[in-house]
Amino acid sequence: MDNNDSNPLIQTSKRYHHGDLRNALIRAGQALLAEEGIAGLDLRKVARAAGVSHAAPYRHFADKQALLAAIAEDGFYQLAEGMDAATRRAPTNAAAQLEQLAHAYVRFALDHPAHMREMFSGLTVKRAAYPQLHAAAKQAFQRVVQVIERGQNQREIGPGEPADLSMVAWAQIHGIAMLLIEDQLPGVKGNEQAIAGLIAHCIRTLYAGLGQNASA
Amino acid sequence: MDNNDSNPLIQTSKRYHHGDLRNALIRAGQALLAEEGIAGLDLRKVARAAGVSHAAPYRHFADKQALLAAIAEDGFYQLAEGMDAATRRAPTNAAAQLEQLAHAYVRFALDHPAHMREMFSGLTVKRAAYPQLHAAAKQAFQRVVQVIERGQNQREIGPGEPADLSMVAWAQIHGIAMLLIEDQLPGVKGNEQAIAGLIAHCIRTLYAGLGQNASA
DNA sequence: ACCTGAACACCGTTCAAGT
DNA sequence: ACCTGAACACCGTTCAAGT
Repeated sequence: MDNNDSNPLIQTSKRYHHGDLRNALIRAGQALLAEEGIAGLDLRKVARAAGVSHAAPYRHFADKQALLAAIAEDGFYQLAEGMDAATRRAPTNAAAQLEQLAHAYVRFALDHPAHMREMFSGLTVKRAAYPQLHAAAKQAFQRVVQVIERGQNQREIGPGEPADLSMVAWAQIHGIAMLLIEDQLPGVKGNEQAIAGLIAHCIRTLYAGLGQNASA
Repeated sequence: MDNNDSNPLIQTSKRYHHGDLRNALIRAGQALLAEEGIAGLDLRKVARAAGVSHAAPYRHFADKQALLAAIAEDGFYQLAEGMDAATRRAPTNAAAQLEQLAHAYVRFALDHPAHMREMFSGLTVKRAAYPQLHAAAKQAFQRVVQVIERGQNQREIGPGEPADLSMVAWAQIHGIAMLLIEDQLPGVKGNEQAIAGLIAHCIRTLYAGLGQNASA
């Protein structure tokens, strides 16, 4: 991903003939998303940022939707990576794993709010037309399923379809993340302590509820 | 161009001088949102649907953002109304109240997915600049707080700041709704039974978790 | 094979002008 | 007071033409 080119002297300009324009556009799109929000995501601006004409992207993407799908897809991989890193360094008990998973999820959302919204805004992207995007989303969701399954194996989480329990957990975590970035939770956004408290509260509730299911 | 003569039975045309154009635009916007999704939400199209020139909306809204804010605001009132109706006809125990609240929330989202997304997409609307929108959102959130408080009074839900517990509950419900309309939950969307099952599962988990907090 | 520049239809916004 | 029509800058998309 990082541009460790064999020739460090040649940086930009006329080098996109190499076939890296596709990735350059994706990265430029993400950068604009970060700097200007969804408004920054217009094809001509992305092309400009990548140093090519406004027609060049059409050599690599069928249309704007396709670029958006590629940007979203990349986001799901980044999100999954973040969750992996978080669960790897957390204790292996389910409560800690869930909490770290949630922290990583919320962290990604707060660090890249526009990207996060873009990833989940089915309107800017018709999911069904982009199987790669669908696969990337599914692959991220698998991180939640994994943690739930491990929790069940360790008898910390009750029985039941892991997919079902995972949906409950994912919805809870996704809900916090989205309400947070939309600033719908009064007095929480921007307050790290309040955020951590809310996540802890959510996970405690979730964990207790999932445990309850075991004995019910 | 569709000029009806002065027949009083014909209700459209030149009657917006009455001062109802503002509301007509909001309704037209919602209709287009329902029919064409977010793509239908362009100012010129909305104006056309309302039967006025593309410059007319500027007499009632500062810009496109302001129209979007008004449409979102209206959505929050409709959502709150739906939640009210649902909780009114449900049994008064907290579990039933929560479940009916969730059903109404998810129902609104599934019935008006584009509107729902528009309401929660901070990108299309900078929250802070629209106090009325903020108030409408808060007012909807109060429905959740109400149910939580009643549950606490009835000793079904443990102690704690109602606002905190409500955030947990709202995040859970919001998460299901959003993941559902984005079709991120494999095999659930379109299957009424699966939807009801998921909601029940979420609420059971939530309720058990919130109850747990009581004794902890 | 990959990119450019002109062209087209269309959108958000403004403004002088109409009633 | 409220709306229209022309105008401007800009965007998504296409296509003939360049290298």
